[in-house]
Amino acid sequence: MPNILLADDHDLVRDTIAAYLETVDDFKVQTAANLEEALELMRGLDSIDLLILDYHMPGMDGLNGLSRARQAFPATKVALMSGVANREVANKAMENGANGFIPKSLKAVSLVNAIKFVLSGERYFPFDFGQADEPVESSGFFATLSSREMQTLEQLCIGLSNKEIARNLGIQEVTVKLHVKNVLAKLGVSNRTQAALLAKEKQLF
Amino acid sequence: MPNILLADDHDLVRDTIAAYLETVDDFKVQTAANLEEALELMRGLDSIDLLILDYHMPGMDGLNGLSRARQAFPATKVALMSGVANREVANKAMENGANGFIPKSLKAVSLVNAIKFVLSGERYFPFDFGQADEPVESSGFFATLSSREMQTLEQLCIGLSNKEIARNLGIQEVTVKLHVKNVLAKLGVSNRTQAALLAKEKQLF
DNA sequence: GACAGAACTATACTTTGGTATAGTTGCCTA
DNA sequence: TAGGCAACTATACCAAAGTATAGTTCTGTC
Repeated sequence: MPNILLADDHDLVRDTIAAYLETVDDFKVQTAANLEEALELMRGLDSIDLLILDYHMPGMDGLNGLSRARQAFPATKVALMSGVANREVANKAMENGANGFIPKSLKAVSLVNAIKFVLSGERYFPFDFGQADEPVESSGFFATLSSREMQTLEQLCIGLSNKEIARNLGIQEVTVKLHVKNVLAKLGVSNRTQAALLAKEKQLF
Repeated sequence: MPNILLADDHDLVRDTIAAYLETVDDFKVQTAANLEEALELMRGLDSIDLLILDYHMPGMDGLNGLSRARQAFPATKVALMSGVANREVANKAMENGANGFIPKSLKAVSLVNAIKFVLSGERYFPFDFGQADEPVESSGFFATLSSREMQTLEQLCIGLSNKEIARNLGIQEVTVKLHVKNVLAKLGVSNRTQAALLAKEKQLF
């Protein structure tokens, strides 16, 4: 019987998925509410076959949590799960060695199949999760942002100044101003604070 | 046997919660992926006892979706469910006549109890989900803000300029700058964007 | 090979944001 | 009634943000 460890800070989501998996197939599912708890649990009993990590969860720190888990338990397969992550995050997760990426928009039956697929040694990635083109990117206006503009917006969301952003991205301050201006125009807002607030509200970062 | 209609655009969340409810208790659960689908389904068979709506879901448009559902089917109880909504949204939902508010951080067993509670005619609101008018400890620094500074911070959180804030509060722009400066100092941040982000993160507005 | 889009830089400018200092008013309390 | 505090105003100054225009480089596409 495959051992699965599901880590998600939403109790409701976690418990129901766990219960579903146990009733529907031959899985043994254990759960944790954050990354630390998950790793601690695994140190006790190293017989976990698949670790499923929620992307937004205490301790994750973006994709660092994924890397930490992989380094600590190289033998265990790790899948990232998220309800809001975009294609970029999903791709990076796979590049960072995740064995699978599970959007929460997945159908329940598909989840079971995906888990079996990963457990049999394959790497799972939902094929319809944002093709190379940019047609169905995240809600509306954000889709039209170029990659640099997206990076700029991300820094905006930490409240950084143009100068700091320039340093972080390794470009000139004027260029940052350009990107910021474009972001404001594309999002239809009138200053950086509104841009940051909007992005946060849409759960982009 | 109570009839429940669960509307959530995340297939995985929806299906597992539905499956969980059906196995764990005597519920009949039907599902929909968005508001339109849910309303359409209810028009066919008007025997739904409880409608559970995800706050972030196509067609919801904030709390308008809730109002639409209530107007269309006054006899049906409606609960709002959300994984990210803050206290403000939750309170407004209840003010708008929701029979319950279900945070996704709820434990699975609690969900069942909440549903039974609502079905028996009560209105459910998780008690630990931030009380309404409580002055609260406001986690640290916010406590030290004077009332004007608090008002200023509130406007900051909509991304307004000093000039706009001055107009809204009926004072001079210089005075607003004074308040803003004090707010930044008291919160220990270096610009208005960070102040707004921090306040939002602490769920103050 | 022409063309379009992105990312980038430069110069120049206006507006907004943030700091500093100094002073007035009204309220509350020791 | 003196002192402290919150709120407010004024002037002034510098830094940061945002706009406008123009041009370079690179990449990928028709």
